[in-house]
Amino acid sequence: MEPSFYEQVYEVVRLIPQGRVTSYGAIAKALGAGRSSRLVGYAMNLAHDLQPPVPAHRVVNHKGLLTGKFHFRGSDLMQELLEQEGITVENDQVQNFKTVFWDPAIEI
DNA sequence: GGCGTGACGCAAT
DNA sequence: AATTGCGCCACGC
Repeated sequence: MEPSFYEQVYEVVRLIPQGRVTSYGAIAKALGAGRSSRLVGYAMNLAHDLQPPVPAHRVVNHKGLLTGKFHFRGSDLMQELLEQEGITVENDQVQNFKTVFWDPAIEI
């Protein structure tokens, strides 16, 4: 069984340490997908019922904006989860984004 | 088997 | 400098 592209995305997302975030494009690039950042976002859409749960709240777009927050059960759930991990979120934007940014390509 | 979709990213204007 | 539009590629129907 070869893991699908999506499964690889989920695996990378699960590798994100607590208190850190990454971007869709960074994950895509780490997987060698290049510019298929959209696939990563689309994968998250299917990650809702995956097990173990995928910490999609730690994945934001390259601007640090919580673009996917609306897809969570509650639009505020994503921000609360991030703040709970020590990440400051204001106006749907991750503060100190560059500081909390975690590059999967470096870990992998 | 072919078309549309999509939680992004980037270039061009 | 900001905004708009287009491209990319795997999955679902």
